[in-house]
This record gives sequence, C-alpha cells and structure tokens, in this order.
Amino acid sequence: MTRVKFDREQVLERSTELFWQQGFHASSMQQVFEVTGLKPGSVYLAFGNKAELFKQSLSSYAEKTINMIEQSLSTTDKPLEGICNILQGMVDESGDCHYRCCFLIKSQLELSAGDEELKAFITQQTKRIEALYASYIAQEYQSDIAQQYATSLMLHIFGLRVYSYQPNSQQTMLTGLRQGLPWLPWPTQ
Amino acid sequence: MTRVKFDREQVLERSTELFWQQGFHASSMQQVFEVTGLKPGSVYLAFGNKAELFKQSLSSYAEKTINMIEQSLSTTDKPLEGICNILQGMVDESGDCHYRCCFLIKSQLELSAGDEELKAFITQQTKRIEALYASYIAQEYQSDIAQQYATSLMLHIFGLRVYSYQPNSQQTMLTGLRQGLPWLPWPTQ
DNA sequence: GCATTGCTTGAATGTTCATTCAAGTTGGTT
DNA sequence: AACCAACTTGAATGAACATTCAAGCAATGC
Repeated sequence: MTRVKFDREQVLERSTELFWQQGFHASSMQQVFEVTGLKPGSVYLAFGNKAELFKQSLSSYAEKTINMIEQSLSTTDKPLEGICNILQGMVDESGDCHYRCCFLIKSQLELSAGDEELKAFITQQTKRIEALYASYIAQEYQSDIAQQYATSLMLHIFGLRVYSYQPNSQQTMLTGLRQGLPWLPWPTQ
Repeated sequence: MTRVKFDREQVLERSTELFWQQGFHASSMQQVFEVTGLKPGSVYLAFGNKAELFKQSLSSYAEKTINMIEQSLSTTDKPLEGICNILQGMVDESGDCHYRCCFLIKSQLELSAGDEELKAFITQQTKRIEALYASYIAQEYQSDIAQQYATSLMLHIFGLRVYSYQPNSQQTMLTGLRQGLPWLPWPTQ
C-alpha cells in the first residue's frame, strides 16, 4: 500500500476556495488539479467526479460556517451582541477587493436551475442557520417573536451579501441594518 | 440586400431567458442558436460574441426592470402602496417552481470574479433602482430619511430574492418584510 | 523475498465548446 | 438584365473540457 496519502481536509479546502471564487461552471478540473497538486486519477478515485467534489466542498463549507456561528454565540452570555458582531464582520468583509459573498448563496443562485438534490441541500443548511439564530434570539425574546426576528435577520444577511457588491457601501449598509433590525443591541452612535 | 432580418428585440428576449435561467457559463452558444433560431454567423455578426450578447441581454433586462418600477410607481398618487405591491409581486414569484431570482443579482454573483466592467455595470443598475425608489419614498418622507429607507428596502429586496429559494416561505417572508419595513403602508392584517 | 493490495500517475479519449469564413442568397440600384 | 451590398448559412477549426485506464510503485502480509 502506498501510505503517502494526501490530506483530504486540505484538498477540500483548496477546492472550496476555487469553486467559491469562480463558481462551479467556471472552474475546470484542470484548475482543481493545479490548486490541489493532485493528478486526475487521484481526484476521481477519492471524490468521484466534479459534481461530487463540489458537493463535498459545499458541505464542508456549511459545516464550518455553522460551527463558527455556534462558536461566536455560545461563548458569550449576550448572544444578541454576538449577532451584531457577526453582522459587523460581514460588513467588514465587503471592503475586501476580493469579496466572495457566501459560498452557499452563490451556489444556490448558480445551480438552482439544475440539480434538485443540491438545491435542497443548500436550503436545508440555510434553514439550520436560521434555526440556530432563532434559538439564541429566544434567550432574550419570546419564542414566536424570536422566530420572526430570525427570519428578518436572515433577510438582512442575504441582502447584505448581495448589497456588498456595491463598492464603499459599509456605512450605508450599517445604517440599513440598524434601521431594519432595531431590536438588536447596536453599539451607541 | 437581404431585407429579411430577424427581430433583434425577440432574439435578446430569448437569449435573456436562457442566460437568466442557466447562467452565463452553463449556457452554450449551441443553445443560443436553438432558442433564437439563428445560425452561428448571424449571431456573431449581430452581437460580436457570447460575452457581448450576454451584456446586451443584461442591459435589455435592466432597462425593462427599471421601466416596470417607474410604471408602477408613477401611475399612482400613493407610491408607498405601489412599493408594497411590487414586494408582494416578488413574494408571489417565489411560489413558481421555475423561480428565477433576478437576472441582475444572479449575474452579479456568478461573474463577480471576472469582468470588472460587467460588475460595474450591474452595480450601476442596482444603484439606479435604489435611487428610483428613494425618489418616490421622498414624496412621503424627508429626503435623508427617504434615502435610508431606500437602502433598507434594497437590503430587503436582495434578501427576498435569495430567501425565495426556500420552498413555501411566502408567509414567512411577508411577516419578515412587515417586520423590517414598518414604515410602508402594509394592508391591514 | 515475494505476492498482494491500494494508491498514484499522466497520457489518451471522445465530446463539447466558442468562433470563423468561404460560399450562397436575396433585394435594391442602375 | 446585370450588378452589388447586406445578410445568411453551416461545415470546419482548434482549444478546452471531464473523465478513463493501463501501467507503475511502495508498503504490508506471509
């Protein structure tokens, strides 16, 4: 047996970067071989084909994203402030000239005309995220109100991810977020 | 001279449909020939190449979209109710099993890693739309408040376009819109 | 020390892609 | 009637694409 196997995590990370940046259809397997350093046969043996590799990249991204939210909100006794921080972080990202939006959202829009299974997988992940936010909001508000707030929050997050393509819009977006999410404990001024 | 020329408007309409549904990279020129009924040479003579045809499709879509908003809001003396109607229309669209999002948004996300000119063109169109909304909101609110409301409205529209991929979410989204845009004259109950 | 197993290798496959262009057609002009 | 200009036609081009597979190699089991 050849014991020298590649690091699956790292390969998925690099494929994710590629697919996230360029999208599924604009990324070629040639590019996958380049960024991962693997040869065709290895990739196909390990991941099946392009679509499968994409799905696993997306799945790995979703897991990481959910873990990060969980991490941010569980380590504080003021979860609503944690949400403000997460939103502020997203606003900051939009200043990056290599702004990438969110891999789940990009994939949802790019591939929704095709693969039903993938489509369902993505909506499932965003539902998980909404439920996660709802559970933390429910620490401060009554449960049915918390659910409404969580939906409103998701609308703002999705909106933010798209609005971020406008250059130099951070301040504008922050004002918009305060406007639409007045129930969050925004820093004064 | 061959007087029998194709209808440029119709060709753009059909290419728009194709690109809108499948995206730029997932659409082939072969498919363009099929949906338009034109032969390769005609398309290339009339539109240059795939990227140019795409840009013209997008441009034609943007113009139509802006005209529709203008049409909706200029023909009433209650522009804020017109905005509610437009939002309601977008929510209704999400019930369609062939939901297509918005061509501008899809293209922004798909092509953001590439063509800078196209990217700038799209942000320019969304800015035009925001300004259009702002001008009508300014009929009811003070101008700087109107601008803030317009930004908040755009965040909700973008969010809505993405959230719509969740099946059967119309009621949830409507509640979210009322929540985040309380300054609009929503129908009672 | 030899066979086997599990993975890597990279050239080869056949398809699909965007694009071109020489030849054809048609209506207007003279 | 002859010509020309404007447009159409569709086969041809070569590049890029995803994927395959026979051959190679290294570590383990015997």
